[in-house]
Order: sequence, then C-alpha cells, then structure tokens
Amino acid sequence: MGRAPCCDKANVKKGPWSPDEDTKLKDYIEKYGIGGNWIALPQKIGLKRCGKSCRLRWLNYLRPNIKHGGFSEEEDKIICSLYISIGSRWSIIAAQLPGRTDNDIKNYWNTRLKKKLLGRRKQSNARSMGYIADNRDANSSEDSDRLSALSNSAIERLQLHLQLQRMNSHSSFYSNTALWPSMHSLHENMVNTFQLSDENLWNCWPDHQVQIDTANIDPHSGNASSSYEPVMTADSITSLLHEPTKISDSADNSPGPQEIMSLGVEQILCGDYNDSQTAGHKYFMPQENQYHQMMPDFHCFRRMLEETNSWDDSPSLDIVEGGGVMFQDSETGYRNL
DNA sequence: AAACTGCGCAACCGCCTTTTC
DNA sequence: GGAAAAGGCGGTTGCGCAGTT
Repeated sequence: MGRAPCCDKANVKKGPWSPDEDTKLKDYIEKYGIGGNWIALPQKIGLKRCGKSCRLRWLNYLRPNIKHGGFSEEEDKIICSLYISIGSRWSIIAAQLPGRTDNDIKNYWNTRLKKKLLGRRKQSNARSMGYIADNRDANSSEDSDRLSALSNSAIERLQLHLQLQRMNSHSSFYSNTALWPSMHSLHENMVNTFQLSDENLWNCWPDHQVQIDTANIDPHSGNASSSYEPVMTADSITSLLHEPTKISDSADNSPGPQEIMSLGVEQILCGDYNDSQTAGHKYFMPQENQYHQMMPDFHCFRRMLEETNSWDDSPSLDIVEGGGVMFQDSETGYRNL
C-alpha cells in the first residue's frame, strides 16, 4: 500500500507565491505560530497551498532575518570548508551561517561557488577520464557512466581540499585552520594518500585481495558501527589504496580475503559480486575477473594525482602578491574573492 | 529586433527520518 | 511494536531574465 499524499494535489496551487499569499502566511505565523502542524496550516489561513509548500516558503523566504545573495568572503570560506568536510549536507552548512537557508546555499554552491573553485579543473578531469575510458574500452558507455559518477562530490571535495591545502602553505587566507571543521580521519587519510609518491600509491594495488564490508564507520574513531552512515566513495578508495583498515577478526572465518576494508560498497563498486553472510557482516567480494573492471576507477584517481602534481595548466585559484587569493574565471580572468 | 542560450533561483518532488497514535 | 502522518532534506525542474548571435 502506497503512502497517502500530504495534500490533495488536484486542489493545491503550485508555482510562484503571490504577495497576497505571502502576507497571509507571514501574518498568521507571526500572530499564532505554526501550531505544530504545517499540513493543517494552509486550511486555517485559507491558502490553497500544500503544507510543505508553506513550510518551504516560510523557511526560505518569509521568516525574519533571512539574507539573500551577497555572500561574503567569510561565508564562501565556511561553505567551502564544510562542503569539503561533510559534502552536500546543506542544512548543516546552513546552520553555521545565520540568516542563510539550505536552499540558498545549495543554489549558490551549484551555480556559482563550485564553478569559481573548480571551474576548468572539472573539464580537464573529464577529458582525462575520457582518455582513460577510450584506452580501455572504446564502446563502454557503462564505464563512462561510472567514471563520471566518480567525478562528482567526492572528487570535487578532494580537489577543493588540495587547493586549500596548497594555498595553506603560501597564504594567510586559508591558514587559520581553526576555522575549518575537523576532518574525518578517513578523509585525512584520503588527502594523505594523494600526497604519497605515485609509485607508492600504485603499488598498494592490486595485490591485495579485498573484502568489502557494508558495516558503517564511526566518523570519529574510524571504527565499524551500525549507527553511522557509510563512508564516502573517495574515502573508500583511498583506504583501499593507502592503508587498509582491519576492523574485525571475523575475516579469518571467511574464504579468500586477507584484509577487511571498510567501504560503502554501493558507492564504490557496481556490478555483480559474490556475497556471503559472515559473523554478522555482509561481505561483498569482487570476483577475480572483476578486478579489471575496478581498475578504471583507480586510474581516475591516479590520473588526478598526476594532474594534482602539475596543477599549473589552468588554476582556478591562485595566490597573489600580498597574500590574497584570487579566483580565476575561465573566460574573464582574475577576480577577487 | 528576433531568436537563441545560459544562468540564477524559487519551488517542487520524492525519499528518508522522526513523531504520533 | 507497528503503521500512518508529518517533518526534513537534497536533488531536480522550470521559469524568467540577461547576454549573445
């Protein structure tokens, strides 16, 4: 049985809010409050709107002390740092920026800040990934999809952190790390990995047989736990490349794998895998002939490492005299942050 | 001047979590 | 304890506007 809709879709108005509707909603909430029930609210006011729509309108636009546009340099930094650390948790990021809404920050990130920071790097990486895919298997659109999937949030976050870290050694602009949120230990691990020599990095793989555990990871201790969400893709890949983490001795009871990796399996691997239930954990093990399918993913990161080491072809961020930082617009040149 | 294109943003959708009964 | 309702969130869509051809 499906879930009942929150309102009668046929009888609710959609689209932009009129000034009249805004006034009705604002006046009512200021007088009587929400009353603990958004769904019932529009009926009380006489608005033909879905309760969720009212909530959104209030939270994102009508409530007091909302700021729109004009993000400051400080806000840019906070958004950037938090995005690197926690990803697209817009509500959490918004909580650190008084007057800003998650929707606003999300829009700002997607339409402006991301382009400012990653700009041409992304295109460059896309080219690299295409190159890799072409070399391996020219007719594999599935692989292309997987590669492009890898180029999303995780890679953006990694690129951003590397940018910031490079700048950190030159500039006071981002040097106050006290302002930054603390990094997940595996996240730090990821960053460290990309500072390894290429040789070391590559030699980590593929000699390990890998057992992938769907158990979750405590972001503070790095230990397996059932109460935290799975680690992100880039963390997972880095763990695999860098420093395998043994989280349980139960591996001894399972055939084949010598080490247990803590990975969010559906985020990093796709395709069919043997799986088995062992000691309360579900293990996913790539079959031998599937290793080659995983390799392109790691090629992506290897390629990124190579690019990172020669980050000079079209920097989107640069240090300027006096310790300031400029974002470089791909078309119009430098612009102060 | 008209058509086209790209961008920014408000709003919607659907899924997941939390609360209530 | 379980089902339903409501809240919350992130991704996506579509409209309006400005700039370009």
